[in-house]
Amino acid sequence: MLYRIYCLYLPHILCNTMQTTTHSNETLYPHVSVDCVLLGIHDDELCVLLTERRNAGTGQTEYKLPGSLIYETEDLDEAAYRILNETTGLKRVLLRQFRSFGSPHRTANKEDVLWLENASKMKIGRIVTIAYLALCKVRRIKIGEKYGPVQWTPIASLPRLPFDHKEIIAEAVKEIRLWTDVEPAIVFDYLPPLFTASQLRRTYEIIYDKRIDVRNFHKRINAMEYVVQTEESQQGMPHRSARYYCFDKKKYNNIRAKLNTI
Amino acid sequence: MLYRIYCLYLPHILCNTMQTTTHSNETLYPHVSVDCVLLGIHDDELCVLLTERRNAGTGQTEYKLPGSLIYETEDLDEAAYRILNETTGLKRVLLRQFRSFGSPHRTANKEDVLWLENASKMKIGRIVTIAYLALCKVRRIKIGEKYGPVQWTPIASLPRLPFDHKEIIAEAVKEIRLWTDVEPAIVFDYLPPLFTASQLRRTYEIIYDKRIDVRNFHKRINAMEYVVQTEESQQGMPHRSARYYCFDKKKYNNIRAKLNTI
DNA sequence: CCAAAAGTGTTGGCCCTACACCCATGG
DNA sequence: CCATGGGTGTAGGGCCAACACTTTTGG
Repeated sequence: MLYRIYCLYLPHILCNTMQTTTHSNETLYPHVSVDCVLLGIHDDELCVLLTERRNAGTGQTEYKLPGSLIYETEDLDEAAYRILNETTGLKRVLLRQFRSFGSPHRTANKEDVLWLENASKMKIGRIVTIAYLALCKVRRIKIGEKYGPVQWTPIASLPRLPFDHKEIIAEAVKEIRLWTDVEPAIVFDYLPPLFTASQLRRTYEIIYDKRIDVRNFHKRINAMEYVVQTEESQQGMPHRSARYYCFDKKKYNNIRAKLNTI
Repeated sequence: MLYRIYCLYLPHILCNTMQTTTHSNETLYPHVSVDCVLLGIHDDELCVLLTERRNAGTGQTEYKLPGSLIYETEDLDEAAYRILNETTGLKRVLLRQFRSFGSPHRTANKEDVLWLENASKMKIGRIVTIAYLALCKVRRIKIGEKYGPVQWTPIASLPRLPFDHKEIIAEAVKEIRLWTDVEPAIVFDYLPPLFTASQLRRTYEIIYDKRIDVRNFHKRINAMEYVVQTEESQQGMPHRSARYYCFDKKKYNNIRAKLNTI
């Protein structure tokens, strides 16, 4: 467990600085896709958001990472935000690509390719995919209301997934620890605007899969200038009410900027 | 400056674990390319290896990052090692992709596209490139002997470069600090088998663009179990001779493995 | 008054920084 | 003997880990 107050910077992290252009009347570029690994925490488990689809042949429900081919004139980051939005309705999430997957054997399974050819109405050969990663605050209750049917699935119990999506998820889980470590804003972006110390602690505990000492954690919060106490506290709990904290984005960015000029 | 002995792990770092297949009689895949940012230190400056080409029209010498379209059945990592080898003759270098660049405006400059179409004998539209990064121990003297003409260029004084190669280099320089920090093996892979404390220190100083205190640095070397003193020392210097150290890869990997099971 | 979670301080170790002088060698 | 870089130790501060009890609240 690390508290790197001295290194606070992940190159090219995004928060929807893109202008959102409509590409839907354009043609797809059938050589490159973008897949999003959206991680979240539910029932104290690290979960990944998977989209559902019904297999036309077998009638069974199948799962995959939210993703899509890119459009002819679409930037990669733009495509990632499009997928994020189409899947969850969210727009402003700290999102960043973390790796490309381009093995020529990715499309070895003919079933996967057939499905994609039906979905895109294009002939599919090889596809290189750019994988994006975010901690994503879609609450379970909102899922599937307006957007496509999706499912938070614990990373410990993934179903069968097409292409190399399992490998992509495994790499993403390794990567998220490095990220939250170097750019803690990711964690605060994930939490609601007001959060308690234990919510923050549980989040770290689940990401790092490790217990954190409660007293030490409070000291750590106090040391983080950009985590500020509020006057409000949780109500209606059957025990002592917890203080709410909030994230001061300006202070954070100031510190971040200073650290990277040294 | 950071000495993260507790976090020693960069997911998916490569050291030519690929079997080298020959693809030269296959066709290229004109939608995806791989570019390599090979960094090195010359005259106390951080440099990048650029390949030279003569512009058929103007007759001028132009520069670009070593890179190539991938072959139809070639993996991305494999393509990166192919480019590394074709450019420098090296095979075993710690290499890793660090970002994809896929703006539809990458190929906005028609001159760049024309050159690529001539070189590949294919019609070029949009290209997504996967950028790889390594510290690369080609000595200046070896350059251009057997392989294509290349040039170590200080990153502070880059010439005009095609596509978005300048942006790629800028991102690579940001990334290399994170990497050497998390996976110090990169630095030792760069240095010769026997190196002095000041060589190691200068390397860090140039990568981080920061002076390091000599005494503290010696303590730090002593604390790194995987950096071991040898009995040998530099000869023929017009001053006190420096002790050689070497890198114990086994110890390093043991520590690395232990840290990542905790 | 009981159950359940919130909140709080101290100590010791380790790592980091700052800082100045003598040592070995070749010319 | 001089110029050049090599090599060494100490003290103080900050961050981190380990550790146990009291407080608040609802039921």
